[in-house]
Amino acid sequence: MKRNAPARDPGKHDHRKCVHTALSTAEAVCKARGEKLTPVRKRVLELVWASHRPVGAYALLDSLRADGRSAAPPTVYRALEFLLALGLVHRVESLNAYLGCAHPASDHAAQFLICRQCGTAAELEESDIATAIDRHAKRAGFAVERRTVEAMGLCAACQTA
Amino acid sequence: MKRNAPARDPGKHDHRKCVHTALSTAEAVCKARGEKLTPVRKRVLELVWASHRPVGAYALLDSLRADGRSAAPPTVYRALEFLLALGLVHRVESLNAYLGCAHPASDHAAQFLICRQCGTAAELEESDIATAIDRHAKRAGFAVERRTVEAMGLCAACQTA
DNA sequence: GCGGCATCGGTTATAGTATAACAATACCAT
DNA sequence: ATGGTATTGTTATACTATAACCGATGCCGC
Ligand SMILES: [Zn+2]
Ligand SMILES: [Zn+2]
Ligand SMILES: [Zn+2]
Ligand SMILES: [Zn+2]
Repeated sequence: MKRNAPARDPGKHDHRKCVHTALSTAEAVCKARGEKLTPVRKRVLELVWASHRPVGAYALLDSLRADGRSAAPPTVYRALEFLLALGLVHRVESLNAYLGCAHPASDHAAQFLICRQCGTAAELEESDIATAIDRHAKRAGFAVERRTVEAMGLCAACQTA
Repeated sequence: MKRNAPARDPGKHDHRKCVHTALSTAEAVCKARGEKLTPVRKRVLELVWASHRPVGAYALLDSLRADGRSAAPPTVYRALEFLLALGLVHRVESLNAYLGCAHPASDHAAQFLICRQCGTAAELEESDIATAIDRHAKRAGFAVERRTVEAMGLCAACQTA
């Protein structure tokens, strides 16, 4: 699938700020948890934040190599594993791709709205969606630990276009 | 991950009936839609229904080969594509695996409760979960077309054990 | 019957995603 | 400096999915 549209809110948003905020927050989260945001990890996080579109692991790998760095699949998967564990990135199951977390630090249930046209993914954090799932699960005697909620469709920009 | 527990409701449920119902319904759906449930397609559906656990495409492939049939990945992926299109099976995104649909024929929003211990997946069909997602999506101007809702955790049986 | 057309499955090859296992290095604390 | 631990490098391989081409079969109209 080709993606051709802007990352998000064309013009209305200073993406450098998104990246800067994400990296700063990551530093803080790591410090708070006694973990190290090494150069590889930081660079992978920065690459994930290059857009508001989920990125595949091998695209990240190509970018690392374009940096001139020596890298193989484990390099990027290990960095992703680290970032996932700290809640700094999410994995989008339906795309086998990774996305910077828009609300890190909090232990949150995330949901995604993924545009099939432009590839942009917006993150929601609506507790009532999680609650609705948990309620029906409980009725079935099921104890929920993790939820994957991903909606595919068209974003506002792509509907008008 | 090893799976060691019974498929579902150990003892309480006649699984042959599940399979029989699924195959009968499939025949009916195909007839109604003017599609053909060929031997390969029927066998793949039967194999998907061999348990209430999502099955990987290559496990299905191995089973086809165990039948003595000549088969390669496209064989099973084509059958799955057909069955998915008719709503007779679902794909579980977080497992890259396939599961027989418990409520075929209706055009429904499906949600899954997947036990990380025994691998069993139960299918829900709760419109209020879909509604909650759609409501928040609409607020964001997003038009939902497909929803992926998968909860991971422990089923009732595995909690007591 | 025959030629065209469409559907289905077989076959080979390849693309895309992810992890195992072990070696080398960097880092920190004694 | 020495040893221990965490991180990264490296190679190999497993797992998931699709592309492309071909042959067989069946249907339809002539
Ligand atoms: Zn941005
Ligand atoms: Zn869009
Ligand atoms: Zn059953
Ligand atoms: Zn279970």
